[in-house]
Amino acid sequence: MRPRFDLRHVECFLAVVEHGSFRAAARQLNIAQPALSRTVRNLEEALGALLISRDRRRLEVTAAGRVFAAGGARLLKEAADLAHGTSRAHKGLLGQLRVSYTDFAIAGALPDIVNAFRTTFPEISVTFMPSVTTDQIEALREGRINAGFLTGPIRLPFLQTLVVQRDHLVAVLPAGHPLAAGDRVALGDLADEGFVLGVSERWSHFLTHVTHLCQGAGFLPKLAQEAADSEAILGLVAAGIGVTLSIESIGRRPRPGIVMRRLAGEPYEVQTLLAWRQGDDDPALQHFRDIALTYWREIAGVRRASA
Amino acid sequence: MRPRFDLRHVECFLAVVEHGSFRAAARQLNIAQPALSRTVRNLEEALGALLISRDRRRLEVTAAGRVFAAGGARLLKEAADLAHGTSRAHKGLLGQLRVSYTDFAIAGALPDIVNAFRTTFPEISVTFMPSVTTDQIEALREGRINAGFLTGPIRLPFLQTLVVQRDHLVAVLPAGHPLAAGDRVALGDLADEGFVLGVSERWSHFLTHVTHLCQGAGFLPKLAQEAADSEAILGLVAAGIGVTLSIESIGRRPRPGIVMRRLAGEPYEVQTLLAWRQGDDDPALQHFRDIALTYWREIAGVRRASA
DNA sequence: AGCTTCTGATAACGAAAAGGCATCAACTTC
DNA sequence: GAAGTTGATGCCTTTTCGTTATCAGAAGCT
Repeated sequence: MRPRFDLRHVECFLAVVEHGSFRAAARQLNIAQPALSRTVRNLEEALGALLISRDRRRLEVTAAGRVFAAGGARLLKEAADLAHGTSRAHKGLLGQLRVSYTDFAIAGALPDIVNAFRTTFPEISVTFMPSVTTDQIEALREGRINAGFLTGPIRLPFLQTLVVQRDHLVAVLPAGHPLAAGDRVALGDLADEGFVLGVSERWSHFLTHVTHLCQGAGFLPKLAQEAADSEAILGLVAAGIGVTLSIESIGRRPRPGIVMRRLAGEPYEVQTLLAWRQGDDDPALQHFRDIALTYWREIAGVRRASA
Repeated sequence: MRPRFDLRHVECFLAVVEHGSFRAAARQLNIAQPALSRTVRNLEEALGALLISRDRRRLEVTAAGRVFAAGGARLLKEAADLAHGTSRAHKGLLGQLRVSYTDFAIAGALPDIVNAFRTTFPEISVTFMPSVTTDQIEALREGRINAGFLTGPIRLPFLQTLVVQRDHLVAVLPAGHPLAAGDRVALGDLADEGFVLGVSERWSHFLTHVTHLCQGAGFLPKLAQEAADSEAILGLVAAGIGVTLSIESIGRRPRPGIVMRRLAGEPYEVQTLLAWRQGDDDPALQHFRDIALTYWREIAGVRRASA
């Protein structure tokens, strides 16, 4: 069921209708008049309908011609819009992105990056979904999401990453805990405490940091309770179930019932990365990466300036 | 800002997207694969956007490609609809008509003709406007209306006509009038009566009949009162202002206060015509004429049968 | 590995279409 | 009636499209 005419025909016909003259239309179209005559004739043959009555040197658009002119004008406009839209999509000014993020990211760099992105590229719609690092890697590999904010370090052949956030690890204690009295907490003092930790299958990336750190202090964290997300973990700490380790950013929003203390000794940092599938050249994604990179450079600049 | 691509390009691209393969798409389009490759490449160059990523034997539609595919499918469908609609308009199955009619027509043949037409050509919208013969001729000449039901006889170089209705003239009298007692009225008996007649500038076509008839009876009608339309004329007759001549069809719907009587002697007929502009070949109009002609032939058949 | 068999891209050539020029016939205008 | 319109025609060139014959890379099979 293909149309037997082309946009070129429509354009020519509309020019004739508009000018009421083949010659004038040909002049505007920058072609010779005979070519125009033939093009319109071909169009009429393709449609099986007389569009312009040419009796006695007098041009008159037929009923069918009026129908075609109205629809043709719409068609041309939509074609132009489509070309324009496609070009913008190619330049990445228009599109859709699906992005996942961890609890750590939403507490840190993500809001600023997203705000900057939405104001710079208002026509790219971004869908955000909370998820943990492990699931995000799978979603990226299968192409279900375009990008993910996740907990580093990550080094996989099919992923590329960009650091967007660095957080000092802090000890999280119930409000009345004896160690809350000091300014800093020596990790070794937590050796006998029960830990509230994320579910191991899904939180494996962060748990690696925790166990590594504790091992450095000479102990393995004792599990008091597992929980699904940061909200639940902090809630359980506030309830006095145990202590935990988390990132500084999480404490930005003060929570009743818990206190956070930096760790004594060498500062230990956890990186949050923006990750995307290797070779994904979606232009909208490239812009997203650019915004994230710009954000990171500004942060670094501020750090250097304040250092 | 004209689109630099054509519907052919869209079709080819959509086939590739649909099949996920150049070769399969080429097979469906009945062209060779190299031609398809080049067409898609040309499309991409025209749009200035990569639509299909072809890295490593793996076809993948880009973000821009998805945008173009969605819009392109719509474009193709609309183009097909347009071709179809234009074809139907050419065949006269789709269109608009503007038609005027006289009081005589609306009382007679018009309702039946219009009903037949609307059921046969439901997609042709017809706008009806009441008007008098004189005005209709002007409107037809200027192309403001496509057709008019008007009072004959008409013979003008720029008009073509078709008889749709023939009415006997009758005398219209106030209910208590002495002549109402008889079955028929001799025209000469009305010589001294005052006549209620249509405004002369606009009703000239019918008034010609009236004066011609009265002259045949040896008198000129004495004007008692002018009125704008049949409704007003009959109302004034009912009010006893005077008598008038009218057509039999007007009396179909009985009106209080007036009586109608056939004229004695030779029956005198007034024709109502369907008129259109000479050379107007609007297909919808042609169908309208056909319906009117069919109606007239059926009427004539009934007459012959009942005669 | 090695082989076959896919894929899409490329090259070269013939066919079709689109465009240009010169010209014609019909109608207006002066 | 002469000159200047208009759109249609015939003939030619240019461009585009489509073909066949190939190639190189990737995947499947033995």
